[in-house]
Amino acid sequence: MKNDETPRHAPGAMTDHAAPPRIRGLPSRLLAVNALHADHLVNDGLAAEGARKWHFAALTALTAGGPASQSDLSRRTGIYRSDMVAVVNELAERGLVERTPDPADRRRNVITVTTEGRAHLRRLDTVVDAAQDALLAPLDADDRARLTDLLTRLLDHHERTTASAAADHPAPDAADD
Amino acid sequence: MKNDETPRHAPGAMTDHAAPPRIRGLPSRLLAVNALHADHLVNDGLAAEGARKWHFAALTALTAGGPASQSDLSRRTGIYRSDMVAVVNELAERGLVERTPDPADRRRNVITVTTEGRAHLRRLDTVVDAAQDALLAPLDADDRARLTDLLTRLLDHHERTTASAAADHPAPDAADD
DNA sequence: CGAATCCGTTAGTCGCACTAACAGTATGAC
DNA sequence: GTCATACTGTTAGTGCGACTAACGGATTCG
Repeated sequence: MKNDETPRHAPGAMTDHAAPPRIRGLPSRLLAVNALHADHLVNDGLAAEGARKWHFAALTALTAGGPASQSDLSRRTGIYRSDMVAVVNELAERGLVERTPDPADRRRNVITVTTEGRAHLRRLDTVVDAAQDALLAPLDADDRARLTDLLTRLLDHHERTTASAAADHPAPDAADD
Repeated sequence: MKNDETPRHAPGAMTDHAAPPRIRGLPSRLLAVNALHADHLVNDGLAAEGARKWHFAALTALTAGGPASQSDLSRRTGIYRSDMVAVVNELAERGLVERTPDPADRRRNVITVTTEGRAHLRRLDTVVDAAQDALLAPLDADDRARLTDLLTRLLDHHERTTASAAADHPAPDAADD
């Protein structure tokens, strides 16, 4: 009954073994279930390092693209800028990034990775890679490449369509933000 | 309390175009983003019929597998039995299913699809199929099959491992259906 | 009988995606 | 130079999905 720890999703028994093929084989469902599983894998790994995936995402984006403002970072990672503030707070509290006002544009903060941040990211990297490996365990290298390719094409298509859709009717009744 | 119009995710601009390949190409992330997109597609379609995906899942499971108790249904669909009660409530309110106490086992309710439920499901089916089609738009038939196959293999693997993991642990007797 | 287990149900947690609004700052049009 | 517009960081809050905990009642089993 009671577990020593708090396993976020420990006792299985809730995966659908009896689901009818109509549902089970639905691409949207396949994506959802596999994404959930992948998320567990990644989160469990990151949790062992006291991190969440957003910490990883932000640190990676910063390391790859250099210092950035929060909304820049938000665009790079896909995290909403409203949520980004908490992420930066947590990273800054742990000394993994620094938040300094931008003298050139006083609206912004410039976020910079610290040396510890970089070291931390290296640990997270191995953990995330291990999770990917666990996730893709049943597939050989060719199949992994195929899957990645297919998913990337799907993603590209979806980004193109939503981008053009946003350009179509830019702001119905804007004046809000 | 309720919005006449619910733009769940209307004006895009929050997809990651500048994400570093490290993150962008990560299978776990590809799965997550694509799953989210697929979810939008399906939910938007179902919302037009006043339904959610759980209504669809429950109705499909009932139609395919016949009348069932709520926890049975929960096992078939992957919906937790704590959440199932709301789903059945809503379906029952709309006259799509009937909840009657099981005379053989007075703990359970037997859930049965009504004729209207079946008709409703037929509409949902077309809507869901359309969503799958929109989702997979950039892929031809071969690629769709490939993707489904790969995702299915991933899912099978994950179900096997979590099942055996559950069998490992304190999980005493499992043999149900 | 009693213990263990299952059933439906209620309540509540946590994380994620997303909207709304606001104050401060910058920018462009006029 | 002013004024509308747009962007930045921030706070607050919504809705949903996954999941845990615990209950009272029904059942089954040792």
